[in-house]
Amino acid sequence: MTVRTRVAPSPTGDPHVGTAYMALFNRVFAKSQGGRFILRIEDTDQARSSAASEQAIYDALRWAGLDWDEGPDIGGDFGPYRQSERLEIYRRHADRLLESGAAFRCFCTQERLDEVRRAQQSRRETPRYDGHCLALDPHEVAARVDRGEPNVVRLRVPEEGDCRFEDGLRGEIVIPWRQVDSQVLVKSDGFPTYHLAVVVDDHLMQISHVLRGEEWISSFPKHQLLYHAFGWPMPAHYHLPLLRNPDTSKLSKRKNPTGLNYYRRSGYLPEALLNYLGLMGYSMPDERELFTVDEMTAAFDLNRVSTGGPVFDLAKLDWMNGHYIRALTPGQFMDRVADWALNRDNLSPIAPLVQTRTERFIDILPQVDYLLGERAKLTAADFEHKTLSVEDCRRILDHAVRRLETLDDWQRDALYTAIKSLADAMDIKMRDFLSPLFIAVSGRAVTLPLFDSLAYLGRDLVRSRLRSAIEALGGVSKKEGKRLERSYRALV
RNA sequence: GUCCCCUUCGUCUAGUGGCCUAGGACUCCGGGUUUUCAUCCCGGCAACAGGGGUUCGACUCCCCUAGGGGACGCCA
Repeated sequence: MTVRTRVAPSPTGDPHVGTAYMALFNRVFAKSQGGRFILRIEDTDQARSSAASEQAIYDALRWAGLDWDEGPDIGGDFGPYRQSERLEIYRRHADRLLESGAAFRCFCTQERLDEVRRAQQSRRETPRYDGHCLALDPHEVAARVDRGEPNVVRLRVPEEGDCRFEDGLRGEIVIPWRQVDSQVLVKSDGFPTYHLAVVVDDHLMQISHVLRGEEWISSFPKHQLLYHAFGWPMPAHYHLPLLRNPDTSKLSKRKNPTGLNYYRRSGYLPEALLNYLGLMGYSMPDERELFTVDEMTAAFDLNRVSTGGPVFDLAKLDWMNGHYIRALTPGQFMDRVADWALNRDNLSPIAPLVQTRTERFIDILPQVDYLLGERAKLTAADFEHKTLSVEDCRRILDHAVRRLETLDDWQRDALYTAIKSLADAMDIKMRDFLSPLFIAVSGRAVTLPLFDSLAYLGRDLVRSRLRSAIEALGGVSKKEGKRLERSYRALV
């Protein structure tokens, strides 16, 4: 049997370090077995998926060196590899489930479902579909479908007993069927949900081993039900531990840089990042800590993957990155620095901004230090302003973070429009509103134009600087965070 | 709240019943080399969550408790 593994990111937002983590282990395992590693794009969420984000995934994974044998952009024998291009396949399979009775149509409105959920929660029950449409008369169902009444397809779940399954790392896992919800398999827009798509695709793409995050353990029973309903053999499943924040919660961008682009733009070498990721929940048989992906592949042993959630520790990553940088020859070092940022392509957006402000070339570097390097560390004193209080600054920065988080188009003009409308909504003069942003981003009040700087730095670096600025201003308590969230929502 | 997963130094980890006086790495602290700094070298601090079993013998096996995490969406 050929080993085939996959990584299946959804193209929503920025490429995540967790995606690289899963890609690394899937790729290393497949290659260690002489198998193939597949990239599949899970873009079944029409509202959140974007072509730009999909492209960003390709770029980020290629930067990391985690290339794939089959994928949407390079093709392969089991395509298409983009789920939005497989709708007909899912529809056909959903019909099979409907015919066999493994699934049923549900006409419940969002309002009714919300109400049911609320009632269940107030009774302190686990929110769960209440079976309202489970036993509809087939003729009625057909008639309502013919009338074009919106509906979804749901999975029929056993009322009693336990679901048992084998996890390659954790042994047998037993989950009571009562815990499992009648999952929606096909949404009212005709798109499948993850659960249907993942099973159908993993089967049709002949995936032999599924290495994925442990967040999927609790939905495994649904997948098992689907494999059984289709009469398909199940791939071996391995639930890898989740990367953690220093406070041990699941790695999140609010608490840690999680964007691959943050690491790329900050000047981490991909081989260092990958080496570090290879140490998360894994150790080499001979305990060596410095190794390449090829070396990891040559010695890989799935049984050495551990199950405790590892904290992503920037201090050790930094040390390791430094180690890899020092190991370069001076020539390689210069090439890598040029690849990173000191090249025409990367410098060209900055050049026109600096040129008009330059009398002698010696004036250039101090102006661009914060664009090409880390900006100076801030204290509350840096934000002092004639009319804005510390609280005002925190509120501005907080709201700016929230606003920029949801901004799709990370271009100068779009950034301006977003920030301007926010300042107007908060009834603060643009000139004042921008002051803490200038400090947060560049470390000083007099500097190159803000929106060009934001555009140049990119989402990940900007988020990280804004957040650290808020920390410098005393940070935001849980309570204040909630207040700020309400205040923000009242504005937009 | 319900269900599931997890639990060795602050962090990443080694350890598969005796090799453990629990090893390595990062961080931190001390010292050395270096015109400074960094590198490099040497040294140090620091852990088996708790309680019961099983066993001649438990970090290792079992149970309970505690703690942490995840899931509970027409998101993935």
